[in-house]
Amino acid sequence: MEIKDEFLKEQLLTKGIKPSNYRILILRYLLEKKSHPTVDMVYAYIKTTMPVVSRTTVYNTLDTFAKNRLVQVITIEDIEKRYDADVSTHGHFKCEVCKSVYDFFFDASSIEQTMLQGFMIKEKHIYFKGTCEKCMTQSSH
Amino acid sequence: MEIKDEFLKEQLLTKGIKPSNYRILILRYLLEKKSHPTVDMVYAYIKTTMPVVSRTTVYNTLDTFAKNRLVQVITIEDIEKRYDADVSTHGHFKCEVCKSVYDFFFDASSIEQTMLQGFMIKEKHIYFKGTCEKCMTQSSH
DNA sequence: TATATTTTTGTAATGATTACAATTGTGATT
DNA sequence: AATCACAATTGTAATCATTACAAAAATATA
Repeated sequence: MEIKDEFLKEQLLTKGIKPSNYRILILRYLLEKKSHPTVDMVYAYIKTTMPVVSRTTVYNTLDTFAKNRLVQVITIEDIEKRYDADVSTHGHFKCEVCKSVYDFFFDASSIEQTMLQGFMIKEKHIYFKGTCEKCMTQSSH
Repeated sequence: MEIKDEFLKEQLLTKGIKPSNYRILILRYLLEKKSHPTVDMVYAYIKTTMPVVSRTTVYNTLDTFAKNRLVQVITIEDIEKRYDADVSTHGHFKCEVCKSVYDFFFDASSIEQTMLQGFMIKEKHIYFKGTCEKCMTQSSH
């Protein structure tokens, strides 16, 4: 299911971002793959379509998206940022074996507690680490 | 309330770490201050007592602590690791104004959900971002 | 077409972290 | 106390993701 250019342009314009070719391509990638890619993963993908792209362009584009809340930045390891086009509050699970990042959903209000009275909470991040189901079954051979 | 050297030595030995002067000093700092310091904060503190310490020693020591689960590594920003001597599962709140990191506690089991059936969860990390109470009241003048 | 503005680019700089080999310290044994 | 083995500490250099920046290219506007 290929996402229509028109939809992508609309998404960008809604956030005040001019829809350039790169921006459309990168946003489509993030929305279709949902794989929480790193900058380098995005860069590698873009190169398959537009081979002369600059790495800086990918950085700039993702920064623009993040600043305008079109994507959220996921920090699980300090050595890499990942980008998620789903900006809702949800959890991420990183498998330490295959390095995949999975989404999981839960009731965010269940974490509310009384210790942050008077605090203004802007972002909630939850991530777990361990071994995913696939790697669990494979390692048990 | 100064933590006794004997207690610190015991803590280290329990985890199989030989208690050197640096290790005792750094562990005391982490336990007494509870401020979730970065490597550079620890380095700056150690220098006040032992002025010729190498930055590498601080890195090595904190790595050793983390590998042996004497402290946990907190990744909120990708540009800095922070270290916490409280290894229980609890949340962290980082104030985007004053940069302080606060602890908060909640029922970890409330996040359990059904989407990670068959996954082995080894670590749970929760962090929020926003503005702390102190900075909220100060900015309202 | 000329002009202004934005996007894209490539290189250089930054800065936290790691690698590594040398030096120093510690503890046990003789 | 001298020797030895081993661990801890050190300082420098290398790594690597990210950022800064200024030039070039593309796009929109008049």
